[in-house]
Amino acid sequence: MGPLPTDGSQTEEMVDLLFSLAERVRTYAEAVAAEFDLSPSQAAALLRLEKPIPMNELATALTCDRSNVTGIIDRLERRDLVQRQPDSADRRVKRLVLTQAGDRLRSRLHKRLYSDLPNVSGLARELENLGTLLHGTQETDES
Amino acid sequence: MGPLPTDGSQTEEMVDLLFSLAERVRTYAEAVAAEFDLSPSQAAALLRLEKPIPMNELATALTCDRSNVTGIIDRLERRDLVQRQPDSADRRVKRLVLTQAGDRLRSRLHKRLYSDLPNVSGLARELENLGTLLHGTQETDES
DNA sequence: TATTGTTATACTCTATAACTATA
DNA sequence: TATAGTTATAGAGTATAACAATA
Repeated sequence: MGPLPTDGSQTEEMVDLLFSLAERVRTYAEAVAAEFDLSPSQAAALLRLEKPIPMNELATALTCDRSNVTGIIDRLERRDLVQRQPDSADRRVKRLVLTQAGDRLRSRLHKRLYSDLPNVSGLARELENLGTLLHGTQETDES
Repeated sequence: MGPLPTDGSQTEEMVDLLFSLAERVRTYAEAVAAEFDLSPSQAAALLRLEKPIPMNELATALTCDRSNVTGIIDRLERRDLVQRQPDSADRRVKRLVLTQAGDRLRSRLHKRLYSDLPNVSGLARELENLGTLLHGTQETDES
């Protein structure tokens, strides 16, 4: 939701940092997805398909309704990135399998996200600040 | 984008934590907004209107196009939470002003977000883990 | 009866382009 | 000419409800 005006309290500062951090991560991931002409949901779906899974399971992973997955997969299938395969054990189920092109795209996407996110400008410092604030204001139960 | 399967490397673990953290913050903020029957964008707009600002400026704050702000504000205005007021200095500009009801809602929303986010389950520990990983893997330039 | 996936519906967000009224 | 806001349009995400096929 982005950074917000602060009244200067310490808790507010921490929440602002959390929002700011989350927004930065989201913005970065969205930009990377866009590089590959993928919407955020499509990218999230692709990343989840390292191994074939039922549509049902993808819906759970994306925390959205099954009916949404139909649309998301429709668009990926139109681009020949994913295939729906029948499940021999349960004929109601369709298993989602990446095509060769889909797998290549997934790899490139994953690499871009995971190699570059830690270097996103300002992120390391925000984490530092959060850590400092956290230690000053509350205990954490590190079992 | 949510947590993802990890191959066990330390950098991957850190990125997974960042995604997980961002997702947790987003999900929480979305749920709170929904309590007030607000979409995420509507909630973000409301929070930005602590002081009256031109629609133009709100678009910048929300990092979206001006045309989107028209729709977002339309919906808030329909619920008598916001008003468009003419700007005496520049007659092209409309300044967005919260109604009394809008201001009350904004306060309640702000309070819910800012008092409860630090206590969201698992968040403190995730920050701890991120801090640990960060210190082990890279330097931060704290001026 | 319950579950998987689809379809239909409706709403919100998003960007682009064309328009208006101002500047 | 340039800017503020609107409108039209089109695509994507979201949830709900109803449906067919299967369990």
